[in-house]
Order: sequence, then structure tokens, then C-alpha cells
Amino acid sequence: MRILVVEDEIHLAEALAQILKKNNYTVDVSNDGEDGLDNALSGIYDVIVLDIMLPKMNGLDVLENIRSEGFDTPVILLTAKNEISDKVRGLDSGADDYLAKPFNTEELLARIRALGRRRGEIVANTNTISFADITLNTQTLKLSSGASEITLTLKESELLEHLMLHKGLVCSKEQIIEKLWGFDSEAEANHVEVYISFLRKKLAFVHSKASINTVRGVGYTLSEG
Amino acid sequence: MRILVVEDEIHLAEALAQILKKNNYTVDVSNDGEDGLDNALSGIYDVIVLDIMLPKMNGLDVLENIRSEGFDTPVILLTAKNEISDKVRGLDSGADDYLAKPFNTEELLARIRALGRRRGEIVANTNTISFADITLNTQTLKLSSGASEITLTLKESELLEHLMLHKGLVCSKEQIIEKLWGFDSEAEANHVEVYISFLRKKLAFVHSKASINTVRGVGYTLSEG
DNA sequence: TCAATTTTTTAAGGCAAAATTAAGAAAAAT
DNA sequence: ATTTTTCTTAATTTTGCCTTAAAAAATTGA
Repeated sequence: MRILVVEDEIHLAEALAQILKKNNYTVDVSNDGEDGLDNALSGIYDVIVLDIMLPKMNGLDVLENIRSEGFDTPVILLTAKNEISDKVRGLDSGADDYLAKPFNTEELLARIRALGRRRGEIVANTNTISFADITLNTQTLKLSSGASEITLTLKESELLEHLMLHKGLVCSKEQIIEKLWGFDSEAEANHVEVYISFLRKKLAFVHSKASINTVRGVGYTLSEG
Repeated sequence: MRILVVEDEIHLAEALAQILKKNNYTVDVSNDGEDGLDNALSGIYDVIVLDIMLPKMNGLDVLENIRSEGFDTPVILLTAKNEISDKVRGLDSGADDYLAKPFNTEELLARIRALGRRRGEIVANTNTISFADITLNTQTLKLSSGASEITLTLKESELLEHLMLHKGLVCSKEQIIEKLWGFDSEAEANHVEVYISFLRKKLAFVHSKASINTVRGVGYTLSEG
């Protein structure tokens, strides 16, 4: 799971990044509002931790921008104090949760787990995500359906996880490339096609009724049945 | 391990109790909040499964009471829907996990295992930790299985202990390096590989059925059999 | 203090798995 | 019918991991 931390206090930002990385999240950091917004709009994040007081662009403005662009990425706002007015505006702007500084790291982790779960569902502790009759363990890379089980490769697992996290949505190849290979990679559309093909075989192998549908010219989406 | 189930729907409560008993847990059931709280405060439970909607006393109130009395028994909350407000309050009240009804029994079991795991791993006094058929004494560095015994080096022991403490999880090399060599060490991935290799030899030497599995690109995990 | 032993680290070669490439077949769109 | 896009497969390249031997460092004990 990939998390964006938007925080200008360098020490806090780095401490946060370390804690999150220790908990097996992939973390990127932005040190001001504008950079944070840029990153957020890439759409590759599962959770965004957003400070309110930021240089260049206020966190609440960043949040409003994210939402107005149609992204529903869960956002946790960090508030310096329990500023009621900020809370209210944050709620209206589409924040999913709050955390008053200074905060307890366990609590932050719990909230991140809760949000990740809400969205799609990687179950805390089990590192597991389910859709229709399949369950994917993102740690052991095991894909199971009923009694059958097969081991995926890392890339296969990442791709399937991405599709599962965005169930009901069509994922473009570009989006997938950005997620799996990174922003400035050389990866081409064919890479995605190849892995989609691999995954379809493995889904068939475990006799899943879930399948990957092609939306020509747009991307791929998971469907049941 | 002893589990308390606080649930007012008799059918569900009994079903839960049966499933748990089948999995070798000792189970007690309370059918309302007050009784649940009374039982919880006995302090004898390793995990509490707590419904939110309960007669006499709301599950969240029960939870807050438990915590305010100083008990840190792991609690899994059962929520009827994905009520965000309940979730947030639950988090603040010190819940360790959630499960939305209707839930999958496998998932519940996995979460209980995870929570049970969290506490009390190294057996007090003996400095001993066990997994499957092996026992490691972290003081004397002796690894034993059945009648066989072999002495590990310090690093070997630390590595094995780390894997045992995180049984069921995949430990990355980075995580292991951080634990064994420290945060800012020069240690490389190959160090871990070498010690994994050493350990595998010694596990084989004591004829253990426990083994170290590689999850390529992710890390290592202990497995039984 | 110095030699012997044990433990840790380094380094290299080999191997297997996974990632990538490329090309032709198939399917859909025009 | 032709073009474009997607699928599939096999071949190739790359990467990650394992193992081993030997060097270096630490520990032990005479």
C-alpha cells in the first residue's frame, strides 16, 4: 500500500516516513502543498496524510483540489491543535479522518489501516484482500479460491491488488504502469498485457469465477462471474 | 487461549462459540453488555469479540469501560454496518480490530490468531520461544527439536528469533538488517542470505519440520512442514 | 601476549525464477 | 477489407537468491 505524506516539518516528515515504511507501506513525501497536490493527482496513493499548515498551498486547499479533480483517495488531516473551524472545513472538503498533533503513532497506524480497509479492503493483520471468490495475500503472494491455491509473482500480485483495490473501476494501462513500474519507467503497454494474460491463466487455474475484463481503448476491470 | 464472545443474537453467538471451540479455543459467551463487561473485567481472556449493538450496554461503552479499568486485552469489534462514526469512536476507545457483519469465519480466525500472536510470545522465565517442533533458547542459543540439539551463533539466534516472533508474516531483508545490524549499518542483503542459509542447515541438522520459505522479492517466512 | 578457534563478513560463481522483449495470431473497430 | 488494438507464447535477458570458500574480526584460553 502506497502512502503520500505531505508535511513541511522535515523531522516529522522523515519520522513518519520511517514508521510507515517499517510497517510495510510504500511512502512518498512532499514538503509543501503544491508538490503534495501534484503527487496526489497522480492517483497512485491509497492513503494521503496531509498537514493543514503548509507552505505554498494550505492543506485544506490541497484537499479541495484533490476532491474537485474527482479523486476519492482517503485523506487523513493533521491538525496542529484541535481547531474546530479547520475540522468543519475539512469535513466539508472531504477529509476522511483527523489527527491532532502531537499524535500517537499507534493511533495513526490504526487509522491508516481502517481507511485502507474501508476503501478496498486489505485486511489488517492478515494482509489479505478479497473479491468475489478469490483472496489474495499480498505478503505471501498466494492467490486462493475455494480449496485451490497458487503462488503469484510479485508483479502479478501487485497488478491484481491494484485491480482489487479499484474494483468497479476501469484501470488504464498508464495508471497500472505508473503503479507497478513507477513514474518515469520505460515500461510499455505490452508489459501490462503480458501480466494480464499471466493473471488470467492463474485465475483460471484456481477455478475462480472472477475474471479480468478488457475495456478496449480504456483499460481493465475486475468482474465477478 | 481463552476467548470471550459478547453477542446478543443467540444463534450467532452459539455459532461463533462452536467455531472457536473447534479451533481449540476456550470460549465463554455473554449475551448482553453488562454481563460482557463483568466477564471482561475478570481479566482472564486473551481476546474479546465484542458486538457493538447490545442490550443493556452498548459495546463501545463496554470497551471504554474495559480500557478505563486498565485492561489491554485485545478486542475485536463486530460492526453491523461500516458505520464510520462507530469506527472512529471504536478506535479512540482502544479497539484492536474490526469486523463488519456478515463476516467470513476464516477471516475472524485469522484476526484472532494475529491478536493472540501479538502478546506473550517469548515464554517468561525460560527465555525460550517455540514454533512447530523447534524451541530456541535465546540465552543459551540452543536450538532443539525432539531429542536433537545444536548451538547457534548469536546472529543466527537473533535471526531465527525474529522469524519466530513474526510467524505467519513475511520478513523483508531490510527489516531483518535493521533488527540484526542496526538502522544505519552497512550490512547488505547478502548478509541475510548467508545467515538464512546457515539456519536452514541447522534446522535440517536437528531434523525439524519447520522450514524457512523464501517469498521472492518480498522476504522470508517460517513455515511448518 | 599470542595462537587457536569461533564467528562474522566478503566475494564470487552458479542457478532458477521472474521480467522483458518480440513477433505472430486473434479480436475489435473503422 | 483494412487497420488498430489486444492476446498469447516462446525466447532472451535480467535479477534475486543460494551456496561456498576464504578473509577478517572477535573471542577464548594457554
